[in-house]
Amino acid sequence: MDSTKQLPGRKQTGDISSRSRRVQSEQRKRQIIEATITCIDRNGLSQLTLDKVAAESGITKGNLVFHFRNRENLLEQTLQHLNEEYLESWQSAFAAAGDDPLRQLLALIDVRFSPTICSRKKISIWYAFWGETRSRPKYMKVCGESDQAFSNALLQCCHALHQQVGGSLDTKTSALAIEGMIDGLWQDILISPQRHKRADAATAVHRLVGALFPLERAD
Amino acid sequence: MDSTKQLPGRKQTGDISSRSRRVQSEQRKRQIIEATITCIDRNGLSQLTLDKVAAESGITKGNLVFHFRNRENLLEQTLQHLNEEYLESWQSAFAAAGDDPLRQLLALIDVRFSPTICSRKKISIWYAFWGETRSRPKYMKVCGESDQAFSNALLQCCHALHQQVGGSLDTKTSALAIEGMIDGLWQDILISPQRHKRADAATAVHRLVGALFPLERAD
DNA sequence: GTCTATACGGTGATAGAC
DNA sequence: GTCTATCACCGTATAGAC
Repeated sequence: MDSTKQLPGRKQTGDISSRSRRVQSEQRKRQIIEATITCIDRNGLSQLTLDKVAAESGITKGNLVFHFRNRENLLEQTLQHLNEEYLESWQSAFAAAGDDPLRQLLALIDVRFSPTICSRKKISIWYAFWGETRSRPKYMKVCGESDQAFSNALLQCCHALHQQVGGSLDTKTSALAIEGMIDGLWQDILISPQRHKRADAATAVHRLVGALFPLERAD
Repeated sequence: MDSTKQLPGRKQTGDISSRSRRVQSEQRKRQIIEATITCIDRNGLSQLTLDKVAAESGITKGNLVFHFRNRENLLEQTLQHLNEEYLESWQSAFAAAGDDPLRQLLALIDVRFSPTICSRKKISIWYAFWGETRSRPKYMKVCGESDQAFSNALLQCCHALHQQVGGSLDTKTSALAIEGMIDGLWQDILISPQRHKRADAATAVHRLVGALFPLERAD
């Protein structure tokens, strides 16, 4: 644990602006959320307690409640944090891929298997949340919208690509197959004992793209 | 299969034979497990308590503990129950499909979208357990083996089919794509607000099979 | 803003009557 | 085998000191 601990009791007689306080508060929140993720990964969502998060983050329980009203809210914010990270990742990769639909498509695929997004730890957390979506409409909302946004981007690529080079399948099914395979491989990575690695997974999906669309090289 | 086997010379001291007692006990266990599934679906794995299961099953908490030592064991048995149901379903469908690899493959696909296996409720439970696999080696073992068995059957079909008719992709990737798409569609069914129905999902996967293998008709 | 101490309720598990 | 009564513990959340 890196102890970037702040000296307590430091009298800041007006030196610190309200802005930097806010920044610090945000940082504290992130710190807590990171700890939450670690705890869920280690003991499962069903065993997550404020005590564990407090111990892991090095922040007292009372203070933890101060930042996040209660346990439910902490979990909700954790999901939201995870989602934002995911969203920013694929959207920036998508934007960076330029206008070529094939490059866009491959970028979307690759980002789903990038180390930041696709660690076993992170996947495990996603599954834990997905497992509770039915009973938590808020989770469902976040997950559903996130999922749909990615689906749409992928569908858009497939559509453009289809118009460019044709393809053996209708656009919608192609997109469904590609996205499905990605999700399925995530599951494999989570459950199978290291049978698939990230890089292998990505190239396997690339091969599927090559099979669905008539391209000279599918990478 | 279910024999009328009777042990000779058994002391039947009047009312209930030991056999029917055992049967009744098994039935009680099933009853409790069903209730557990319902409760997990309703409130999430993290909120599952013995009280809730007791209320739902109509069996007192004490008696519940009598049957399943503790909460952890109840969950474990629930997962095992779910897994057995799944295993029996696809294996019998596989066996019933005869020798034709294409028919076998389609049977495997269809069974994954059959009402018994693929209800939102059941999927939700699977995800909840998957989300805890990392911290529970026993869950991991059950899920992993189950997953691998299905994968192998599917790979076998693809291999045979590939030898029969050829195909645009190598066997392994084809199998990975098909299974991945199935898993991905499960996720869609769970998360998307009724965007995909079971039947649509199955035919979409059929179309993928048609695209991966040169068949006159893919359904 | 941060931390300590504590109240309160709920949860898993036991003992023992029927 | 089944149930009731009960306990000890732990987790959440609050109140208030620094």
